[in-house]
Amino acid sequence: VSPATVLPVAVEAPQYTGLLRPLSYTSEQPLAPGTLVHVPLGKRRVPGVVWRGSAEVPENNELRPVAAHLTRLPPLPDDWLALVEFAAAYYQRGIGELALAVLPPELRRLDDAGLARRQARWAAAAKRSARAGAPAVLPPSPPELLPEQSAALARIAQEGAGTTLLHGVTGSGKTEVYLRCVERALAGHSQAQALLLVPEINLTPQLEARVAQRFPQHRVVSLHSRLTPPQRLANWMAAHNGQAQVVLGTRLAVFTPLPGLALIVVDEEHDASYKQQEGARYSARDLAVWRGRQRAVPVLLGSATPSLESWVRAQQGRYALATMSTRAASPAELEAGAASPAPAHAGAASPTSAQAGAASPTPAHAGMPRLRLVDMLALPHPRGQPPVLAPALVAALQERLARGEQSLLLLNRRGYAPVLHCAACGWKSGCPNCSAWRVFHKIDRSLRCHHCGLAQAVPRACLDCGNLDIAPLGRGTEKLSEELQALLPQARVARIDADSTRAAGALDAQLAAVHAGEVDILVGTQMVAKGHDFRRMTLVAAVNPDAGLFSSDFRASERLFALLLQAAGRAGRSAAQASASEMWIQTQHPRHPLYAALERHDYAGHAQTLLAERQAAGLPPFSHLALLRADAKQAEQATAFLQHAAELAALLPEAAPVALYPAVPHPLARVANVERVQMLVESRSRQALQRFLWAWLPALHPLPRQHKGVIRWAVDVDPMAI
DNA sequence: AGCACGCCGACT
DNA sequence: GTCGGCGTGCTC
Repeated sequence: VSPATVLPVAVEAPQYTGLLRPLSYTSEQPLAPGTLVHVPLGKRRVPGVVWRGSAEVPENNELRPVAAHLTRLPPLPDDWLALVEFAAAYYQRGIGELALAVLPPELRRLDDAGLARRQARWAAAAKRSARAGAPAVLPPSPPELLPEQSAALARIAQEGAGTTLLHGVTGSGKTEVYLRCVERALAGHSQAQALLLVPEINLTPQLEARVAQRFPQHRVVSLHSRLTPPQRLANWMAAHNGQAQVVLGTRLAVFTPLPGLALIVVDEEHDASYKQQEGARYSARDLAVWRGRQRAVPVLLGSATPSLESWVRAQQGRYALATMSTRAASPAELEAGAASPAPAHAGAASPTSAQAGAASPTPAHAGMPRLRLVDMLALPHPRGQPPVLAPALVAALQERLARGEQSLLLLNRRGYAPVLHCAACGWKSGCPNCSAWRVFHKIDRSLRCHHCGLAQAVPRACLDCGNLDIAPLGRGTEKLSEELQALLPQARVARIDADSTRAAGALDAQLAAVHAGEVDILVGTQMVAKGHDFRRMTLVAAVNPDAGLFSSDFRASERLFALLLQAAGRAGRSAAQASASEMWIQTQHPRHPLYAALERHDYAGHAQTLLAERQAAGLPPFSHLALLRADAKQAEQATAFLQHAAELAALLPEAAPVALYPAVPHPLARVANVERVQMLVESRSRQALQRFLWAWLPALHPLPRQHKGVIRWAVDVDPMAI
């Protein structure tokens, strides 16, 4: 019997088990770090990864042998192990939990034989396409660069392996800059690979098509959670073994093993989707920057409205800054867009004359749409309520309709009405399981909770008093579409939101209808404000954006500004239309500084205002936050757990540079009958916060036993909201 | 999380 | 007399 080696193995076990470090197993043969294995854990058999470093051998504990290992999978490289190790440490999760969560789910199930069958299938497919002959597609000659694009590329090249923030207004041609960087990176050496991150799955097919067209001689793969498990494994494997040169994906793609990594691009780097909100709560954008440093490759962060975190770093000189402030349809964009020519404008499209106290026209700005702020309180409202749409906006919509142009109405609330209300007794359609209203969906006459999913038929009469006169309060996209159709019967109105796009392929079909000109007015939630390039759209209106002005969420204002500026970018993407394009804002606070900055298209000025507020309040990026969250049957139980945790913290010397705030209910206090309470931890120093969490959290693992009713607890490092 | 073990109510 | 409720505890 050969002497067995002892291996560290990161196993798939959830965080609250306390099994944070790799466990130790024996193996007859030495297995390289990064090898996928199956090991016995208790009565189960779980997947794991042979880890790096030496095994920690527990005292008086018999080690068990590794059950099986995958020989067909090249071991995960050391830099991948280091990335997972860093992320697990930084975000306070188990190494094995994170490692297995970011690998393709198929790998968990497949054994050597199964993997061999897959590989044979991939090889056969590759052979077939090779026999079909490489399509004689020559790479298209890249479009000529605008001066600002050239300058940005020079700045990025000068920065070398560092991080560059590319601040470019919508329509300034950021994508072309990305493509040139990819081109440059791939030209560096034959094994080179580029990683492109995008915030939403919806945006990958568009970009993938454009990238594939630009690099016909290279293999481009995408990685996101909508792929089928076999597709995802195949694409991941192509990246892992170096066959794919360009990997395009959502946040999970930041964990792709890439032997030839030469460039990382993070598009729309400010987007909140980069922060994983469940399980290991990592920020793919921040990890991308870390990974760029680790591998000494350039990282490009692109946005029209950078996150304040990135903006400050650029101001401090920690990131290079490249700016593109001119909006001009580059040849690439014309090429990429629909073949339809821009409709001719009927004469001098005179701006809608502002009706009494309504719109205030401003001069066009660098090819950006003209902003029109409508003071909803100044409008006459005969029935005690301001109208849904200001008459001036309706007139502007009618003009677009007459000219055959498209309009977009944004309303960030799906469903028909956010709540049903009984005028007689005051009953409202609350969710019995959550601290939230159930939304009225007229389409199937249901009351649906958007948090726990509870759906019931709308009652005929008030459940409390029997009154028949129960009415919807407020307005969602369903109702807005209906009202719009009534106001403009001749318009073809379409609605795009999470409800209308639930079915597979529905979003693509609906977008195609818009692009084909089968839609005059599109009503949608924020999901249509991002990225989509609507060529014939010359009007975008935010129907009711004020909620973001006074939210308790400290990032709400930053997000609203980004959303509105981005939405404005949907209008008049082609230069020919830009002059006639308008962004309308219906507001009750027309003098709010956020709208004033929007009117000037002044990102930098608005950022400065927000940063001053953040500094005064001690909020990021001037401080670093973590949230300790506890879920329990009763709020008091969760609070008691958090208070106990705070008492333990007070005993630690590492707590000195850290502030702990009192436990408070989560903004959405109850979901599916679970009460959620959280405690904010804040420090000026990221390092001090990390050191504190490292000292503190291990001491919390035994606590739930003393606190009945506590279902789970978790820490969220760098939370998006508090 | 799984999956045990473990000690108290309504059934063949 | 058993089947089974989910409380408590462990997993190299």
